[in-house]
Amino acid sequence: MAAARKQGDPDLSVGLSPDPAFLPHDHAHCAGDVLARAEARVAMAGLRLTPVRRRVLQILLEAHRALGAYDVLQRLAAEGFGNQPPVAYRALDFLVEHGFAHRIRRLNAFMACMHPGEDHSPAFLICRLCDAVAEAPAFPVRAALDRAAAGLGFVIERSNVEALGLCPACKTVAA
Amino acid sequence: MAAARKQGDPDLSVGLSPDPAFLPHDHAHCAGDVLARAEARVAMAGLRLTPVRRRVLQILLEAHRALGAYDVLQRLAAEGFGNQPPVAYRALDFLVEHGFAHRIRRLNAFMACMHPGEDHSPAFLICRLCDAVAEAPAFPVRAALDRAAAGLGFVIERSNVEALGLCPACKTVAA
DNA sequence: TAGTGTATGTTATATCATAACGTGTCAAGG
DNA sequence: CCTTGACACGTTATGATATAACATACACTA
Repeated sequence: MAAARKQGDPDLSVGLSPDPAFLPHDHAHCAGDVLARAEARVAMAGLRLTPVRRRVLQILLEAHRALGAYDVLQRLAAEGFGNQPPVAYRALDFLVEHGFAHRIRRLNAFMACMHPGEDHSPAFLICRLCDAVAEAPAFPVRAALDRAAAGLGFVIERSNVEALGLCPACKTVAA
Repeated sequence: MAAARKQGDPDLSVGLSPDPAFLPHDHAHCAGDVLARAEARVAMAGLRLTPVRRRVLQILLEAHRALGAYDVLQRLAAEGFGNQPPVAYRALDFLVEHGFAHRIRRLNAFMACMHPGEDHSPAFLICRLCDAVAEAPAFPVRAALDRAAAGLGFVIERSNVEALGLCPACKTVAA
């Protein structure tokens, strides 16, 4: 039922440490890996990765880009899940809540988290031409943000950093 | 036609350097000041601060908090401006485009910029209890973000940093 | 097996945002 | 003076995103 998940050509060009994004890489591999780790984390945390939730995570992983809730919903519906918005939103909210996915507000869309579990406060780099989204390592960003907040007596619980610009590929083309 | 704009009690408690937000301060003063500076900037840049745009900026300044586009629209309509969404969105887009206002995506709302002209990439601190929004100085945040982006070959054009948490007042109450 | 909590499915509606078109205004150039 | 073009505004209509509220199913457990 799910699209091909084990393709014939494993790792070429994988293994970059600071986020592969924007680079070609083995999809099936990174998706499978992330999903497996998600399963483990869910079990540890006493959460339930139900069929809908699991499938939504797969959909996000397979797409490997930001998808709108209605895009997700459409794919769910095609597979016999409920076809009303709350079905998608609830699953997406669960995934976001527990760090398996991120919400990209500028795009009104959702993306699988590429390294859940590693506690991270991500920054998203959104290409304004191709809409590709990279999840950049952002510890220093978060640290700076915490300092700024502390100066005002504000306590940060969640943060959301999104930058719009040009990805390497589009930058070249546009130039 | 416009609501009271010159009230009787000027500066008490103004003059904090790093963003007054979350603190009591003189509203009429900060609004008037910002508006005046906006006028100047607009003239310099050859832009047009038309009645609608000007009024929308005033509305945001007077509210001194994030307002939804439809909130703004309602106030405009009550004063004889157009009462259809594009009227508000166009004015808001203009203000955001030129740095007189900011869009707070988490709230689907807009806020006047409290120090336009000073080129800044702001971070917003949003209280999840009272919805107050502070515009924190965020040069270090932006710098860290630029470094992270540079590492991936990404060029940032605009960035948007929003943090959710508890403001000083609500933190105390909630504790 | 009745009770409890959680998840799902569904109906309906709320909320946010923009496309497309016509009209008015104003300044530049004929 | 009168056209022309750029720009902003007003309006109609629709699109896109998101949630409230309620009914049903399922899993655990006491």
